[in-house]
Amino acid sequence: MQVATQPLTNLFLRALYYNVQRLGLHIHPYLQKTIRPLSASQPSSCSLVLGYLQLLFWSRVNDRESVHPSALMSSIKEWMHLVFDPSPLGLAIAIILALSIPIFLHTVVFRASGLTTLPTILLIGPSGSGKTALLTLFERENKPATTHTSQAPLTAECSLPVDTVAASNKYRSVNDPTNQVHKKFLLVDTPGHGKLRHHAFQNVTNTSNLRGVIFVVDATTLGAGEEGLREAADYLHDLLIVMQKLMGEGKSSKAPKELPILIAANKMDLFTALPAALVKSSLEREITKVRVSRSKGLLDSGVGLGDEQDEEKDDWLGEMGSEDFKFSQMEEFDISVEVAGGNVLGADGASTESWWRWKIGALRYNIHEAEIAVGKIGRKPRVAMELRRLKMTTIDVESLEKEGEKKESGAQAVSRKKRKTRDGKRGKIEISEGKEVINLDGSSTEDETASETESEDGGPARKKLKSSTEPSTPSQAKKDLEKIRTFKVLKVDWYYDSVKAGKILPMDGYLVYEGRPVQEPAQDLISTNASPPSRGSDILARAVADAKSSPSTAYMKHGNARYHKPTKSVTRPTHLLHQTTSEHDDPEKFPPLPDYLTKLYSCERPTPLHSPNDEFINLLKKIKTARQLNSDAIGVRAYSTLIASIAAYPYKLTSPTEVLRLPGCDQKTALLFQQYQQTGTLAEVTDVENDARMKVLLDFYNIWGVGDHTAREFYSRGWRDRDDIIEYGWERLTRVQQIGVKYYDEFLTPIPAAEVEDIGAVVLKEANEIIPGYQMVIVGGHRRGKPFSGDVDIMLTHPDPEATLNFVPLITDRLEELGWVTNVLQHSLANSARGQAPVAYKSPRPSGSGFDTMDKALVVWRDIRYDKAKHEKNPNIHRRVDIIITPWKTAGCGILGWSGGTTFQRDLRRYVRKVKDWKFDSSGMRDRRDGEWLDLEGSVVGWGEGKLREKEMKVFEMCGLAWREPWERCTG
DNA sequence: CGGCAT
DNA sequence: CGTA
DNA sequence: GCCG
Repeated sequence: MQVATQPLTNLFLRALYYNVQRLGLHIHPYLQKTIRPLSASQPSSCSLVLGYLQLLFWSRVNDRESVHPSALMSSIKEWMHLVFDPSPLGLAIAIILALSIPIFLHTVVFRASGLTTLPTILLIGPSGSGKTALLTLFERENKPATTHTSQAPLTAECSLPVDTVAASNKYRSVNDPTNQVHKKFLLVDTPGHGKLRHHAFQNVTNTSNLRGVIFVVDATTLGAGEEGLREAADYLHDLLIVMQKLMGEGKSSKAPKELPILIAANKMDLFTALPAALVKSSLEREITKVRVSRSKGLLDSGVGLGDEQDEEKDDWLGEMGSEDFKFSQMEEFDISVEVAGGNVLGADGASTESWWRWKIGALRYNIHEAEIAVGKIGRKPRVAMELRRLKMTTIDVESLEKEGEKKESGAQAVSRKKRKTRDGKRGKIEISEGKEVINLDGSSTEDETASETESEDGGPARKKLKSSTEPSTPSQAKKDLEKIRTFKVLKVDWYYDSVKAGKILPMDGYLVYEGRPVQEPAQDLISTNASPPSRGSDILARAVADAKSSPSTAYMKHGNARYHKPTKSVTRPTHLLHQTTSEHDDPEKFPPLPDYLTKLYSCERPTPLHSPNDEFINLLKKIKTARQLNSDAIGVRAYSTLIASIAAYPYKLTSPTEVLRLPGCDQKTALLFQQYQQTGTLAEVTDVENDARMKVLLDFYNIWGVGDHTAREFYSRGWRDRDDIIEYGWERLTRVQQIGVKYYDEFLTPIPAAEVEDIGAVVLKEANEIIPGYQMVIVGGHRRGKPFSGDVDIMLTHPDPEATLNFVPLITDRLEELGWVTNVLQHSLANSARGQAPVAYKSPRPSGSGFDTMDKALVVWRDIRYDKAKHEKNPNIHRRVDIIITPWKTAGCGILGWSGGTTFQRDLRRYVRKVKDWKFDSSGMRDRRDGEWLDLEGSVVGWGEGKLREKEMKVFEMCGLAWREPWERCTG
């Protein structure tokens, strides 16, 4: 049976390819990869590939104009005739069936939707640049006679030459669906004269299905200082602003998902022409000037006088605060800029290949044109995830129905939540007791079986089927709904089953997801009566947000630019701090500023664990985290500084002006305090806390082994909770990330001080079992006096340098054998690589003498003691423990380096750099000039009680710093 | 306007 | 890029 | 975001 079906399947697919191309159906690039495992009759291995893949192919609906309905119908009849004509050869029938299905797909699609317009490319540029010549050239290159459509005089309908596609993608298979390009498109010429520019710009904002813009410039007029350059830059600047605004609107109906612009440097055949690379740089330079002069003009006219910053921001091209304009700054707005040279006329004929290539790229099909997608996805959440990744925003029809019925929003999409409770299997990590090895491939098999059982019993598909056949509640909303075209995701089985059955089966049973694309506005879709129109006041936005249980942020762009995100609240009340001289505000009345608070480095002042302003500080810490998650490392640094500063202030702050006195605090900080004082909170904090994206990022960020970058990476894959990570990305996690996910909650559980000390005692005891004479200091937060710690930092040292050499593997192995340590997350060689002596990174010790000790191990700890009568398994939770080994001679540096808060550490390093020109790390101090190791603590002799503290104090002294107790280093 | 810990 |  |  399988032997027989195998070649058939191959033929089906080949035939499918052919027809897909013929009829302009878009196949997902991955289809090719997946066909092979499918036809090799290895369903299990293919589901691995498919589990990755997702949407196999989708139909698309553009270019439909090229197929006249009646022609289509006749061709259908033709095919049908062949299909049902009894043929002696089953194979032939099968092939024919395969051929017929795409056609059917096409008709279904055709019926289901309204006509959409041809993709359009705008031709813009200063007059004399050769636009019109280019337009005519493009028309002529298009072999069959072209016609100007009558309604728009400057519009030409063009088609790509058939061979262009293949020729420009030689390295690709012709069948590669990424080659699928709209063969017909509109080219719209716009007036080049300065006075008529706004027409051109109107075209940008008003054209539906805008695929790209070609800005034509005459490369011979772009020399430095030439008028042509200035004019072109001027025009281009304004054009880019228009595009930026359009894209910035984002959720607006017309904004495309991406909008490429080609700067076509024309007349490259002339030797006076500037090379393309130079065209690019000189335009960037000139636009920089234009940008500056425009913003000045704004200021002069009084528009952007500070109180209306938003206004100004809108008219600023590219990245705010950037010195030089670069085209790459437009990527923030999904606008890619390409500069390519060519010539329309010329002795050797026209040379426009690079421009064609660009156009092909711009005209490539994308999923937003599709109405049906087929894939081996059985579950709705997975569909949602894939669509998120493809930036295809749809509203789940089911949730819309609900919305319509309920009238009140608050209809949180249940699907995701439901899945979790329904699918108990999901999210479970295999924990093989005893060794506790993380099962690396466990989830992939689980994934397979899960999806297979799902397709067996129908799962959500059946549920959907039921709901769609149910007598519909006659609500207006729902009726409206049915008129609108939807985007459907079907299981591939629909296709295969249809082929097997020899006829097209109804889609219902295979429908995994049906959603309404959010492209077009449909304000009349649902009645709005829910909560006040928040930002954007876009009903659809909220509907989508609700559907994904992610409020307003659904559309929020999140580029890396600091400027882009800074949640509106930051700029909201930017009024200057108005100085009143009420009693509270009188600087005379403020408590005296302790002298240490004039110090810039936090290592110079005592910072206790708690301050009278803890509440305010905690809010600031939240902003700091938000900065981190938005990849604003400098913002993090800034907030760390000011938090440390406020944390050192021993009085309750009473007025914003009082804040201004503190180092690292300025206007911005004062304003924040004012806001806190008046409202008891900070708007940015509230915003961040209500921001679904930030919630997700924070959750990911809290995974040990996942930093802010990776958190964003996970988010960009469409994952929205840890279950998504486990289900879709487990194998791609690093080992430590897997451990981090596995013990997520346990690692976040605070460790009481007593337990910290207990763990320290165990480590010390075991160390002494190996080599007697070890001394131990618990460093980290516990040493700073925290009643609860996030982890346990144990520092071990031994007077004998031979003892500490290579000791880390010894202690971890022992603890692992005894069962205290369940996992070693990381062995670090930092100190060891230098041969334990922190000496001279410039003159490393000769290797070979066994200098390869590791100086720390980050491990997972679990208490092995429990009541075996009561518990079958060890009920103790896993803890994060760091075991640090330091040689005696630098123990003071080590302890110092491991005891302070982060900001204390940074400031200490900054301090010794500035004041002493030294370089500090926990393995010792070195002179920056010659790299020589500095023995700061050598004067402390002996190794008895209290010597370690003495050594640490010595380091302070040698640095010229006043001693700070560990609990005075709580910089946050 | 460069620098911001190692 | 992650950890400390 | 603040400092020099």
